[in-house]
Amino acid sequence: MARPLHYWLVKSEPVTYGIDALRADKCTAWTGVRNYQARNYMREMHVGDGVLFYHSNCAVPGVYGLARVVSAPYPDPTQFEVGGYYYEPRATKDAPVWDLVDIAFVARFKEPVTLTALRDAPKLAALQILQRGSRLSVTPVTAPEYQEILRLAGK
DNA sequence: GCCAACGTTGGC
DNA sequence: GCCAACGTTGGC
Repeated sequence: MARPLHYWLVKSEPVTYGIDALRADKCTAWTGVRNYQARNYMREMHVGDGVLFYHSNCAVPGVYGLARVVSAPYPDPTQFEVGGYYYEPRATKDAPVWDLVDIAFVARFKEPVTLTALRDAPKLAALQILQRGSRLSVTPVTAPEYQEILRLAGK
């Protein structure tokens, strides 16, 4: 039986890599995640899963657009770059530590669904990034939550 | 810049 | 295994 599509929310600082950078690149390897829980979520991703692209640490935090998972999980190549910012000394080619997926640009919302709007939506009360102290850069989103955010985006 | 919350590290 | 110290995240 085919696995139903899953939905995810990824955070990124627009100064570092925002939705416009993804649009320009069309597709990118989601490198640099160095949190085990976030990594484990990426390991659960499948080609075709929907991704909400969230801008954090900026003037107007919120969901700015959509992306799609376009690869199976595979080892993050940056963990092998000796001297690089994301170098992981414990990792070997045979036993990598960090995994990632490729994501592709789908759409940029005309207007972001702001953090305030997310908080104001009763149907999103359980959205993981809205919970107190939530800092994970990759989190699962339920299908109803995903649909509600699309609705708030006017999609 | 501030600060609350969280994850990781490392001494013991 | 405990836990204090530290670094990071991210909203404001």
